[in-house]
Amino acid sequence: MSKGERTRAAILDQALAMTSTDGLTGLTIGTLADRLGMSKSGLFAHFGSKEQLQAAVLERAAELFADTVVRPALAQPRGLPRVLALFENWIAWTMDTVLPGGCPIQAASIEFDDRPGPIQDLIVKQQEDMRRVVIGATRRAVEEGHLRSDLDVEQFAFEGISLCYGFTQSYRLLKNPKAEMWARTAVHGLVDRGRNRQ
Amino acid sequence: MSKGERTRAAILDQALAMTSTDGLTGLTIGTLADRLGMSKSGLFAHFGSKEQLQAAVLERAAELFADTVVRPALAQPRGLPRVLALFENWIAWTMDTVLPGGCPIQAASIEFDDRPGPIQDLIVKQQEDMRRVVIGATRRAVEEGHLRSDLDVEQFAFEGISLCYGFTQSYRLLKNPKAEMWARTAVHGLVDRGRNRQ
DNA sequence: TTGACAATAGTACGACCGTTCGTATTATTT
DNA sequence: AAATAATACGAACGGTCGTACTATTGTCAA
Repeated sequence: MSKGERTRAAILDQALAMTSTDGLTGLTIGTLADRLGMSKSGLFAHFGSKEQLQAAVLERAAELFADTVVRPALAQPRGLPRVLALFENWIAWTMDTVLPGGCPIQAASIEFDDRPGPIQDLIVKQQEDMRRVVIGATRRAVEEGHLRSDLDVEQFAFEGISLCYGFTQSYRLLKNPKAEMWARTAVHGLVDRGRNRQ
Repeated sequence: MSKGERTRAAILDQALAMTSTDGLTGLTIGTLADRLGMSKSGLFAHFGSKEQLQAAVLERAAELFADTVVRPALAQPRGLPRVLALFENWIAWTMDTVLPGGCPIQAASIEFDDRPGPIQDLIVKQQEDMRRVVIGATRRAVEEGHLRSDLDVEQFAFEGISLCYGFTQSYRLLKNPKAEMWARTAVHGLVDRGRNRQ
């Protein structure tokens, strides 16, 4: 790993933290450079434009999300355990203190839902990917016989993802101490309702 | 209504539209003034600071939300019809084209969930108000015997609100044509599960 | 050790930010 | 109609934004 790659990684780590609190637009090259003790121009040279920096931050965020939420869940046995792990890890990710300001991708998706362009395209792609992961895991649980065969997996995914999003609201903004319990209860309820009668 | 009050209202209307697409931070006095054909300083004098402008925008947004979502729902007979109307109106509000960029309060709550200050305080208050409205209507439906007496109304509100939030994601960013159906199905499912067996 | 190139710093730019000020214009009241 | 308050304007302030160029430093293979 060359020196350039190392600094680039350090930049992205710091940028990710800043983005999680200030958003992709609030992320600023000047203060980012200050916080890293380097010059604006030196930092800038790594990316070429702010937009490319934003894209890199998003990709780094998706990597982190995949490492924290998706991959550990995929390590679970297929079927219900995997679906549950997905939601549980997602809830834990929202509460994670690694990123001081919560999931940057969720913030970005509201920030950019009316600003067409390459960044919006990237966010849409990432969200669709995540949706596919949830749907895939759910469909697998149906195949395994854990969930009803007539379950609408898209509806299921919509509700599960909505709960994870709503949790952010209650936990991060409202700081409601019951938020975590509500989210877990809701997710387990969703899964239970999809179960096969036995 | 004096002239000042009239322009102030016109400013807030335009500001609300801009905020819904660009966020409270992206809202800019200069371009707002341009769009209204008036000078920066003339506009500025109406509010005294950008922060007070932001607060005024949020309050205007809450008024609009109350007029569009809450009041029509309260006009419904108490109990289940009112609860359902609340969610239906909320879904319609998200799809509304009056505000080009979706609910500004939802956007602001993610934008400011890590920026303490008077604006965050105001957003929290607004969200708590809305939560109270949902909980109140739900509790009333329990009293009327429409919903189970052992229903956890807070849990119910959390799930309903989460669904409305998740709907924004699917509808506005991902532009999924099934989003509306998913949201309606989910909300009706939530309500049905809370029903009294009869 | 030197030469080539990657990495960083330095400086400058035009544009826009929120804000202030003095002044002109328009409404409202007396 | 005169007096006063409300409203709006234009110009300017100090800052920060992203970006462009040039110069300097650091790294690492030959």
